[in-house]
Amino acid sequence: MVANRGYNSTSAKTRQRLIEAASEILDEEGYPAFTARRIASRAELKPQLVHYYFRSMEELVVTVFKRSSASYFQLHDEALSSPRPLHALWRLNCHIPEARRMLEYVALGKIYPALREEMRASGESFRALQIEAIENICRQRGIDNPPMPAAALAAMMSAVARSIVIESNVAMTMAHEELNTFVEKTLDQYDPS
Amino acid sequence: MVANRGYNSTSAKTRQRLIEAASEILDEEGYPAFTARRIASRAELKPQLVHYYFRSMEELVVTVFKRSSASYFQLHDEALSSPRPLHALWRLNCHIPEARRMLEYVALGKIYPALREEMRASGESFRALQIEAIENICRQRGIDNPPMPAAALAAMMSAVARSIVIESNVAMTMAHEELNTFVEKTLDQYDPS
DNA sequence: GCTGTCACTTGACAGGTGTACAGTCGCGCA
DNA sequence: TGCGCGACTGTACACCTGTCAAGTGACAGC
Repeated sequence: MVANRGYNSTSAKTRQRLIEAASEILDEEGYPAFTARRIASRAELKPQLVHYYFRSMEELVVTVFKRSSASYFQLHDEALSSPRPLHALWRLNCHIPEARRMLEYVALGKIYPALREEMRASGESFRALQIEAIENICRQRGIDNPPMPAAALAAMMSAVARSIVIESNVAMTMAHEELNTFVEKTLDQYDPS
Repeated sequence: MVANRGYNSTSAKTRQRLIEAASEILDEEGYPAFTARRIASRAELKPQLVHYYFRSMEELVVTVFKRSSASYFQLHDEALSSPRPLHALWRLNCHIPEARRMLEYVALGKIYPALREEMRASGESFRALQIEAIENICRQRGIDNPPMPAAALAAMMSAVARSIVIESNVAMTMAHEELNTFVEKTLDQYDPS
């Protein structure tokens, strides 16, 4: 008889290994390699275990995304609590592995609706935190006429970092340096050294 | 005997139909639907014709990309020749179907190296044209201290537009309006109405 | 009328995909 | 000692993927 099919034992060691392997696959080989068999093989487990611990690939990808998101939250929080929060945030945004992983999720989001919803939710909450942080900085340092609204700055930082990663993926580098310099100069107006 | 396999008859009507169908599939259903069978079925042709006219899916996707690229070049050129070139370019960048299609190519680029190379080449040439256009505007209007270097402005416009499209794909809209307003205000400094 | 060429069709291959279900093993508890 | 249950395995399904080889039919040129 088939029993519980371990969907609930969220802490089982094997389950964790699968999540870990899935995450590594995504980082190292990208979304096309995100398949039950590849992931299981990376974890040195039988492919059927994927569907023993997860109802579907969609449930797996959402689980993996949530884990990424949680660990990113830590880094994000540290950045915003550092002495120059915006520069730290910018460095985090540009951190290639994280940014690249997000691109893979974008591709997988085309296939799995539940992942899109998860991305929306987490994306909006990160953005809200950033906007709040920027507004706090302005208030604390008495910046009354910032170069741009807090929301625009937060969104621009993500946009620029993401774009640099996308273009690097196709070996495009033209104008990246200038763009990076411009962003850093802008941040200097909030976050002087 | 197998003959030429139509690889060279680049103008054949059937071949054009395949290219057209592939392009529509990409726009309407995204990269996961970019398969020989779906494309042929959309063109109401037998799937094997795809490999009669194209050596491989990679050759097809590169061909389709080049066509997109060429038609985009026209729009791009018109924008840069208009009375307010940067606003026109910005509107073009934000044009959702074009921007969304580019995202699909990014996903396909993970699979097809030749597509990546094509994207790099065309991406760099568009960027070079934009930088040149911005520098011309500065020269003509006597803008000696622009808010940012021409290269940074060109790259930022792409980055922001692309990012808005990515986020819209997952139904994220927070801060988009503010970002759009900021970009337009920046462009006003180059391109007054 | 024969031949060759071009456009296309028929049929198939090997490999990959997500997913399901019944069976087995081992360990804790009665 | 036996039972139950959770963890895992074996086997299989239906479907989809890119790609290929051979054959068919029409038409042009000799």
